[in-house]
Amino acid sequence: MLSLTEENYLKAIYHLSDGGAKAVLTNALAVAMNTKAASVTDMIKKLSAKEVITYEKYYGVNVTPKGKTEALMVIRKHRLWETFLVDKLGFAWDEVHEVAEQLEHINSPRLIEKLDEFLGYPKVDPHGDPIPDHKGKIKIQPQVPVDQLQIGFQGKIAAVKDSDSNLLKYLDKIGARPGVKIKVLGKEEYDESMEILIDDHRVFISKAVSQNILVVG
Amino acid sequence: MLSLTEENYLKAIYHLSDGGAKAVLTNALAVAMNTKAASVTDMIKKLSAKEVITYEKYYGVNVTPKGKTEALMVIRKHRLWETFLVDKLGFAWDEVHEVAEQLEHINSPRLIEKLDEFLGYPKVDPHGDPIPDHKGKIKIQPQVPVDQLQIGFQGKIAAVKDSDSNLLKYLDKIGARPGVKIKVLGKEEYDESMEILIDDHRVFISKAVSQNILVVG
DNA sequence: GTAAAATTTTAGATTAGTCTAAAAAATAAT
DNA sequence: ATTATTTTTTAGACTAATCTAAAATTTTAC
Ligand SMILES: [Mn+2]
Ligand SMILES: [Mn+2]
Ligand SMILES: [Mn+2]
Ligand SMILES: [Mn+2]
Repeated sequence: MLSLTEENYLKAIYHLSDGGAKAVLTNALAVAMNTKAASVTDMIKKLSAKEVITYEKYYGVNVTPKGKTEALMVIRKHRLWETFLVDKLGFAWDEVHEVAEQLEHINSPRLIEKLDEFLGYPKVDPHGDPIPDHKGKIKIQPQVPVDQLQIGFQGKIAAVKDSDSNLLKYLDKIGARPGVKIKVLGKEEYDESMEILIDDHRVFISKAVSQNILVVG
Repeated sequence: MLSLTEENYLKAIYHLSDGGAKAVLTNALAVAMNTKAASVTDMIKKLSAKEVITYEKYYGVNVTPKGKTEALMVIRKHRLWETFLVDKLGFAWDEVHEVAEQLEHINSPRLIEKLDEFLGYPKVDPHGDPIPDHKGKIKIQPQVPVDQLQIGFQGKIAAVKDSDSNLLKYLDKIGARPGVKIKVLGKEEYDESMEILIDDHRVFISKAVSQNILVVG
């Protein structure tokens, strides 16, 4: 149905739209896909023809219900493969995203169901991101990035951004993994750096880092 | 280096050339790739430019040492993935070839080494075909198709052709699996059907079947 | 050893995905 | 409310992979 390239565009649109909540503009998609606006316009016409998005000229695109399901299937595959690579093959969590970008396009419903079973039906991937089930159902709990928290906040790390290997290596070093408890001790006005407690261990993190750690109350 | 399509052509050339032993003609490749001779000519020019084959106009192509290594790496991936699907995910041996055709093009040296380790460095795939090691080394023992055997021959099934799902289901039913002992009892001149003993169980097989079972002495 | 047949290559087109440069539309500024 | 700026779309061109039809070459037949 969708080509590899079309799947990647649709996935990016889904993410940029916050799961289908808002419209996505041409330039935003061009940045996300590391391509030019003209190429994006061409592609969104194709995706629109395939009825996975709706397109209003000059006003961006929206994901259709059909498109949302398709995007969630690609995301399901991506996250199941990342889980496989870490849990079964012993990859580090910063090494899996690139490979999963390839594996997510393997087309075999039977394979992905068998893989899900083999992994024990995991609920989240190695970075804490929820894995949609075989119907595309995904459990989203409201996650807040650390840089938006008040001083004194206490909670648990839910997930971290998975696409930057160096960030993940650093997060691993300071113990910032999904499930670990976190508390905000202080915030520096000047550079928005923060002092936080990660599993009772005190660390200072820059805004670049605090934006990429997501917590739940 | 090579595109997915180029990898598929190179693999087909390698197989048709009997592991690099003989030249491959345009039409033979067109049949194998299910495409037209004109398309093959275009592609072999590209593969020739990338120095994985040598090309003499009107006289076919030969695999270079570099091309042989690249072909063996694709075959290595294909057979490791088939082994994974059967041994770890519980696929039947007739269900894996199509999926492996996709998975063989995933590009990640680390992934394939980890997978090899996870599978316990298997020597053969589910159909009995040898798996090249990480250096491309492959152990080839002279295998003979059953239809070419003399009456009275005794030996062991080494491998079976893996690309036809219905054939594999039938072979499974008559117990014709790699490792099983086999003996030729008789041969019918008219239709070249044969009477054979598979693991001491007497069966009659057509030429279409006997061609696809490979044995060692 | 020339003519017919088969094989292979070339020529010209098509589709997917991309690009640059120019035109069109929307947004911001005066 | 025009003008200027930014954003988006269109136009035209390029590469990879494919096709059909025609030309070139090799092989087979007589
Ligand atoms: Mn990822
Ligand atoms: Mn992808
Ligand atoms: Mn196979
Ligand atoms: Mn393939």
